[in-house]
Amino acid sequence: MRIVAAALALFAEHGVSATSLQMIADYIGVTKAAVYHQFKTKEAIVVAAVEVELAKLEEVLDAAEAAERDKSSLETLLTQVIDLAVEQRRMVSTLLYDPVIVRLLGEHEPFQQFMDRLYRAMLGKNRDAESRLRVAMIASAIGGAVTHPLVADLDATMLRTELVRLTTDFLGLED
Amino acid sequence: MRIVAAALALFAEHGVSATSLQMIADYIGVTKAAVYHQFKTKEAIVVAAVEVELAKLEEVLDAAEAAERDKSSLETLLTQVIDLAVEQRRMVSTLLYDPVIVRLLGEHEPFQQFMDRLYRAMLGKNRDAESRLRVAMIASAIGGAVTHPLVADLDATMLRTELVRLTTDFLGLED
DNA sequence: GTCTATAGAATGATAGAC
DNA sequence: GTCTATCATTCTATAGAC
Repeated sequence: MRIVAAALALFAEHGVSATSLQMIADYIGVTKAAVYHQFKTKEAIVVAAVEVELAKLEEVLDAAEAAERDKSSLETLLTQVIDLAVEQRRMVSTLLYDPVIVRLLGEHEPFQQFMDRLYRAMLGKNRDAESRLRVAMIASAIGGAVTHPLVADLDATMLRTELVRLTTDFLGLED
Repeated sequence: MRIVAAALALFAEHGVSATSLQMIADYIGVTKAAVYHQFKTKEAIVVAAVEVELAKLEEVLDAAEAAERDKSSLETLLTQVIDLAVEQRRMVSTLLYDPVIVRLLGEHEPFQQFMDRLYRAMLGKNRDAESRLRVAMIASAIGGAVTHPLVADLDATMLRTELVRLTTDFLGLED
């Protein structure tokens, strides 16, 4: 869907609220009316855009749930999440922090359930405060680091490698 | 300034772009025109709001620069940054990730210089990729964790204590 | 599926009275 | 400093022709 791709690019740059349907239409070279023919509302575009991005996460999450939960499967999950975050570098902070998307993730039930699955996969049976904080920190560290000005000069491969090393270290998963 | 306080509260909830001057005026019970009498543009309000928040960071940064740079002064800085982040829990992700504010931090010279000072205080002479990534991760982990749904139930004291422990651990500053 | 045209509301900003 | 009133623009969304 060209519309969703355009929306994602514009959301990442300007945020959801500052992205108008006119901007999306211009981006792909059609009129607003053409966009409205495929999506009844702007909100529907936002939902579709979030779905597209979460779908990528879902694949690695399925795999993680299928495997038995041990150090190596957790490390695999972490590595794949990092791969995705680095690939989607420009999108990440929008998906994690844009107020419109945050509200959507909290209200839309399918999204809520998905986030629960993700957290459960990373936490396992450890639901104590420290474990939850560790996961919250790791998730934020990955999401924030990939767009941080301090490491804007690092190429994707370098960033990926170092992030995997430092996160497995922090979670105590080193071999 | 009541306007700035209102703006900050609304920015934190809706983001800068989704916050109109009408909303700010309503919040403090005056008209838009009254707001425009004190701030020529919406941008000026955003600048003032960011200045107010950065001013809090500036105090602890001044202290860090005055002290000689060693483990204990770095730990002090980290602890105070965490204190501020926990106190300003609702504001943090807006200040770090709102597209309008990000653009402002990058374009406004005083803000740029301030961020440089902050990074320098945390990095010291270590400008290698791993050190920069560690700082980027720590900054993101702190900023993200304080608003993360996984730890929304933790009270401020608990969150503060655990964050200090885990971040000093990650930076290798434990005694 | 795409277009033109437009409705109806909200936006940032200004003029001028009190 | 605050108000009413207004302007020009932009926004989401819809109607209807091709």
